[in-house]
Amino acid sequence: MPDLTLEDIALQAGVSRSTVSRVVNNHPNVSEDVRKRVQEVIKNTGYHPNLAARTLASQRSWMIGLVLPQSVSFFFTDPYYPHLTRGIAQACNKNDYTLVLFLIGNQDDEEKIYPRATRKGMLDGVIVQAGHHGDQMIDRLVNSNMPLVVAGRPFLKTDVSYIDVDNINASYNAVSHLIRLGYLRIGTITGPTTSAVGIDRLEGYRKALLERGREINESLIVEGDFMEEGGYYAMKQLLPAKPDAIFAASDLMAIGAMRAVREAGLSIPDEVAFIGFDDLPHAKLPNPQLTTVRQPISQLGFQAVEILIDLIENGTNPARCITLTTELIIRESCCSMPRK
Amino acid sequence: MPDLTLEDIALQAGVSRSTVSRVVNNHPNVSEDVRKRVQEVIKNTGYHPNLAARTLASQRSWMIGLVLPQSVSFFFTDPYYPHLTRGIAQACNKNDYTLVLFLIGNQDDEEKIYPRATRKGMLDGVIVQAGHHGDQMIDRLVNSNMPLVVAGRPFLKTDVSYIDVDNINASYNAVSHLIRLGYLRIGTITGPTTSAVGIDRLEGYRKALLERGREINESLIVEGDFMEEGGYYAMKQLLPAKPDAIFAASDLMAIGAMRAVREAGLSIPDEVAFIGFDDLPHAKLPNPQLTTVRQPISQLGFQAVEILIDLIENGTNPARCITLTTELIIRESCCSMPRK
DNA sequence: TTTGATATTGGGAGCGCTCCCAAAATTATA
DNA sequence: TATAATTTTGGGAGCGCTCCCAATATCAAA
Repeated sequence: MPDLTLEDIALQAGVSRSTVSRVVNNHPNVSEDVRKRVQEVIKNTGYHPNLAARTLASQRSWMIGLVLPQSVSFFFTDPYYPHLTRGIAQACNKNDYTLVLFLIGNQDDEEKIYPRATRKGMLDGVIVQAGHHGDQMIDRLVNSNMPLVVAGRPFLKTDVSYIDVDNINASYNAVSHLIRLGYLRIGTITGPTTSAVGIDRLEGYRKALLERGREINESLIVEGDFMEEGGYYAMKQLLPAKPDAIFAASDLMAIGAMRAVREAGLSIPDEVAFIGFDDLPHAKLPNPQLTTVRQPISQLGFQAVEILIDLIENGTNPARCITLTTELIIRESCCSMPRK
Repeated sequence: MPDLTLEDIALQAGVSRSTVSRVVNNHPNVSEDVRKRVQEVIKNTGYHPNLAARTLASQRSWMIGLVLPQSVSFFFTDPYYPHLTRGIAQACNKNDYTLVLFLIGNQDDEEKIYPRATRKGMLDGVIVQAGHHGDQMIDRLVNSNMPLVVAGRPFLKTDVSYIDVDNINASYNAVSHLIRLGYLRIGTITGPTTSAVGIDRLEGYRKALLERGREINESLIVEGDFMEEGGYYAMKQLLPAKPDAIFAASDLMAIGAMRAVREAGLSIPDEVAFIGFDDLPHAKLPNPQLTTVRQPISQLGFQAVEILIDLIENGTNPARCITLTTELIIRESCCSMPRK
């Protein structure tokens, strides 16, 4: 079947191009019988409007972009991204938007992708994953006057719209739980402190300790990279400081750290307890299963889209900022009655 | 900055719209000094061509779609998809294509997505993940005369282009390894037998056994769903048949099965050995680490794109079919000297 | 019946590009 | 120097839509 145009349909239905357009776009002011007749022809012919033409004429593409900066290498390792993507995709489907995915692997990619992601006439708006301090792409995007939503708090407080999880409270609650259970030497494996999420989760840890009059022992704080390996090596550094509980800023790091602890011949949770962060399916795999902070990742993605659509339709000022709450999921990796 | 057009640049450079177009598209037959002058203006103004207009005029969008049928629910659980997506994204970046992602969550989504994925004027071609028997979307896509590449062997042998891993040989080799090590009651947890990949991996298992004169014991074969939970429950069914080794059609199922075995008080690999399939990062997490079949997932994605581009540029006939080989990665979950 | 208001329809212009062809400029050849 | 061949440039048409405005049809009230 050759590519049909509005004009073809109009001819077959005995009306004008404009009328067909009205039917296709559900405009009012089309008489019932004409509408029926046109719909019939559309159905029989399998006509679908040409998106490029529609975009060009209306200056609206009904497409949004998801930019994952410099993170291709993590995209396939950290289940966070698939979850986020899923939420975004669901919201796109629901709202009849199409999702364009930009995975930036290196500087070259960035140069190629930036103009595509930023150009009106292709995308109506963009969601970008918050990254590290100094991340070029986010700054450029912020300055591009495209409707933009950042997933996660941007490192530099600017007046962009963003949606984030309440990381400070989340880790505050997790560490408080550990304190309540009686643990005395609570260590933490942080995310990269060049990222807002790494900083916030560390701050929650500090806050919980300080509020109970505990002092901060710097040798119980080691920086990780959110990955399993990073947790493993961070734990090796932590072991000499003899922690009796660890709050890890991701489940993956907790799993890696548990591996290190097991290798050192210590038992979990009797000698070292653990709390992770994410509550991805991974958390249920290790033995013992991981107590962790559940964050609503795919919901975050979903809402990011809804904010973005709001921005697209109602203007980008003022910036919309949303914070989602988390939940502590108690499982087996820290026990309620720690021996003393 | 207002949106610039070709005409604006032409004016500033003192040439015509056509000449600017030639410079932008690297056409020959533009004198050196004019080219320089125009490039200068483009650089200073930050001009980028409007993709919608370009697409409409040239009937080429330089965008391709990735369709993941009815698999949103797996997308975030099975690391296979992120890996595949990554390979595809890398190839897109390399070849200056833009990737559009369609995650189908339900029947409604499918109705919405189909016209978008299938319509020329938005996409130049589509990659679709092979699914289960009876999957609507694939069949519709195959019939849409869009350039199309299937990732994985389609269930029904049609004349579509596809790229797959040599599943039969892969599992044949894995099971042969188990036989060589001396295991006598080798069971398998298969993928869904409504999918080509499930069927093929089971066939490799059968072939290896038969070739060594072993008989197939149906009580040692249980169907799973590629997920951790599925492996767990499949293993519970398998336990009464007293297998001494399990070949699981995915790492995740192997991990689930190991959990069931551990719960039953049996030791790994001494009482039950394991081989998985995928060699995703997961495989290194369990204790003991998993022996598994490594398949080049992201390479598969990468090559899928290259095939698709070939199809787009050189016509869709004949269908291109490619099979990639796998590698058995020996780790700790099956021992070389099984006790007797 | 006439008039005015309202609902419905058609057609022109234009979105910003590419592509083709003809005009102009340049170079090679007789 | 005149002519032909070649390279470079400009402009028109058209891609398939949307949007606006004017034209026509329909209906209610006077």
